Amino acid sequence: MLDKKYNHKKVEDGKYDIWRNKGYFKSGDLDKKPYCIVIPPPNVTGKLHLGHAWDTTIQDILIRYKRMCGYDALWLPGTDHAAIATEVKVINRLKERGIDKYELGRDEFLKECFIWKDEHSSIIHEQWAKLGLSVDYSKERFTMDEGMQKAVRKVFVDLYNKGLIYRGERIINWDPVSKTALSNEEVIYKDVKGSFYHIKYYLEDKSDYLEVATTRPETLLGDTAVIVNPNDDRYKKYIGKRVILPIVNKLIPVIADEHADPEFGTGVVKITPAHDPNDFEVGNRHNLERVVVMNKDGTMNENAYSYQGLDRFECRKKIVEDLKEQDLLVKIEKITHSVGHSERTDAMVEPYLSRQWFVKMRPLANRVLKVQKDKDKKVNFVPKRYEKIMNHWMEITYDWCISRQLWWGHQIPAWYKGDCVYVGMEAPKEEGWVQDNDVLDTWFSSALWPFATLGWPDDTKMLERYYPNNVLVTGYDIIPFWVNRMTFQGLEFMGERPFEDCIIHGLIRDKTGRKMSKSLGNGVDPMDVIDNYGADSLRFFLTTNTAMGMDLRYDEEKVKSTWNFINKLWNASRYVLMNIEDLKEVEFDDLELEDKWILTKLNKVIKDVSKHMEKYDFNIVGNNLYSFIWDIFCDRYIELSKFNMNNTRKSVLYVVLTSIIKLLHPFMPYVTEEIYSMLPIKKSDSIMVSKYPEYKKKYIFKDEEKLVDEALEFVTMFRNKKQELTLGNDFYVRINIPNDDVKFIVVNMLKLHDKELTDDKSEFNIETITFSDISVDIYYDNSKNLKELREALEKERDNLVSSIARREKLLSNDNYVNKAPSKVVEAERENLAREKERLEEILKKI
RNA sequence: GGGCGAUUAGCUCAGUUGGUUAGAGCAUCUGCCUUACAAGCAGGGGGUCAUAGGUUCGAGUCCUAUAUCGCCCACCA
Repeated sequence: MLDKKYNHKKVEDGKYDIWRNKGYFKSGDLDKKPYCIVIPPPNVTGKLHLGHAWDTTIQDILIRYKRMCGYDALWLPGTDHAAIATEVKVINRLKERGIDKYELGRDEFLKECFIWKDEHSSIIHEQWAKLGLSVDYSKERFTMDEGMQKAVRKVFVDLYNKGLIYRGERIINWDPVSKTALSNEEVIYKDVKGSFYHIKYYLEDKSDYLEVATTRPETLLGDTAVIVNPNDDRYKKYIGKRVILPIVNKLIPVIADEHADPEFGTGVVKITPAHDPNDFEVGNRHNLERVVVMNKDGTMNENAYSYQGLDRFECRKKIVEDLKEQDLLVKIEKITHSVGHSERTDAMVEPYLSRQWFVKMRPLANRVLKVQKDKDKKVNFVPKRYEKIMNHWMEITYDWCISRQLWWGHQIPAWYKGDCVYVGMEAPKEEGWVQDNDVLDTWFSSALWPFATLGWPDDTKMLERYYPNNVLVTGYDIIPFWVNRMTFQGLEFMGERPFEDCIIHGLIRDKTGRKMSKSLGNGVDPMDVIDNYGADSLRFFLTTNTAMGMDLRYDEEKVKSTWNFINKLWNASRYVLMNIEDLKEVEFDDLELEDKWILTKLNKVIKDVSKHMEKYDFNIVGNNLYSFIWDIFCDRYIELSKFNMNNTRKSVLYVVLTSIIKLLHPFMPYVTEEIYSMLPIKKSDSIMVSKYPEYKKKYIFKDEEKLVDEALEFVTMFRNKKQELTLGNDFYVRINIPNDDVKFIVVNMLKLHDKELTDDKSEFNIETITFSDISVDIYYDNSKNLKELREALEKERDNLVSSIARREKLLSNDNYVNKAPSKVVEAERENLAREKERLEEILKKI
């Protein structure tokens, strides 16, 4: 027999291994329709957080649901090498051991990375298991495995041959801590307090000076011009002249260029083509020299004169001091401006001139924009609004810097010999070619995930069967990094969208609405939650407490209340199982009123739940199931079943319970499996591979449903009145219910068996409660409460009067009666009649 | 500067196609240890749906402004 209390640890223990060992997670049944989701591969940088738990639970729900609906459901798992993120972690770990990356050397360093990767993928595997995720381990991939290497090289070579990958010298975002280039997406702009330094750039003849304002005075060492707007009357006379570059004492030209905004700063801009993307463009327009003044680690280089060797921020301080000393500093203005920081190291990003590999984005992005206009071929975002995020990115994107000066990742398949470049799948045969040292942005490989994991570039059966994937699930913060890139790569290499639907969820926040982060220390470990409340509670909480696409506040109280819900389910199951132990087969021969009622309610829920599962409205599914199980099944039907337990009733209890746990299974796999295993009759070895409930119209009994609904409504009214009158047990009734089955329900629910009036009680007060065809007179002697009673009646009268007035006004409106659906109008009329009746009764009493 | 979202009970959130008197969980009040469950049961109270207009027979829902909070993108010499 089941424990009296739900014990999540006992229930969840061991089940995952059984499922896995029995092969339930495996896909590939060719007789079934395919359904495929690829997991967003978690980075092998650390443990999974609540966001992962949320993301993967959504996918597991879909996979389990589709599997039960008879699909060949493939959920393909894997992990991401996460180039820079992992490299930073491994470097830090080595540092703790006193080891430097460069001293260790590339090969040894990569060995350390693989050790790290193995450790963390096994942590991730354990966590997946705890969460109950039914991923198909036989198809597991890693973004740097052999197949991915092949895919990555093929994509690189093909894009190169099409002219969509090129190598060039550009201003890129440079991370001086990791000493690598970054893409725009890897730069986080933060508002920081800084200064606007106004500096004097004297004219050649020292007759006058131009006031230049800059936030980065140290870059003046690399200035090669000063520009003013050609229409700026203040400065027209200086165009063509030369100014003396402070500190350096070099002459640089004053040039006219539209880039200078007369409204901003002083209207005079110093131009450092090697250290600013805009200046780089200006430099190109005017053929300016590019002077790089920094090293890769952010220190000043040999072009920085006496500042060589200083860190960039030290150099800034020193230069400002020196300018002051030479009376070249006009003023320092305190300002707040936004400055780019590295996503991974948080270092201030330096715009830096360097030779890198780029993907030419325009043609690829245009293809996406075109396909997104075709409703049969586009990626459908859920919620729809997120489509705009991708489309906008496609409209404004510029070339993607893909080379990283790291060691952990896909090494670029380009080889150099002198000035020659070779790009190919393999190294050139001849001697003397040296491969590019750099690796690719980690997103370059994950962009291929939806098809490379299915065997591409080989022409595999899996690829044909599961591409495009049906669904991708991810958070809105990942759209620019990943969703966008999968979409253009999918279109480019497979000729089709990577997935039909893209489900976007929000971010997890703490109870007060702050983003969960390590620095705030407000993170919650999903494994702790599972320990305290079970994976089922966590999963149900995560997926049913918010509308799709919205952020979710983690609230332990809500997880607790989910646990209570499961405890309720547990005890309802206990009741049912206790009563149906001897049930051999389902018999529906003589269904009674209440049986028909619950079967109707059940089938309505099945219909509703199925509809909303298809629309990914899991919060609605959750609410429907919660209220059906608690309010309808437990509070009503189970109570009714106690009055006349027989084989039909047992059969109905069995059917309803079985359906409930199946409907809940995608959300709470463990507890539903436990209950399923105890059913006296079952068609499958596991609920996982059982058949999802189907809506059956023959079990919709509209009339019976209405009768019981009314009976139960009456029961509530009666109980309410009983408490209002503080009757206790001290009352008698005269029952007037034409339908015997309804009477049976009312009498039993209200325990009125011995309460029927026998002798004369004419001195008693009488209160009549009526609802539809049900009417009961309550006889009671309660003179002490007379005043309160009168007040209650008067209050009810007032409410009725105003409600009746409202309804009459509404019904006298021809527009309403003619235009509103007849069902609505009819209900309005019924209510009006009922209220009028009740009002009459009350008036008699007062 | 451009875009998106939120604003509903004390708190956290739902609210499906515009349709009865706007729902849930938690909290709160009253009465109950009732043979599945006191982590429970029964019954209550609690809302000007941010504000102002508009469309409609009818608006939390659609339209137009405004306010506050949050996020994304772009710019920031």
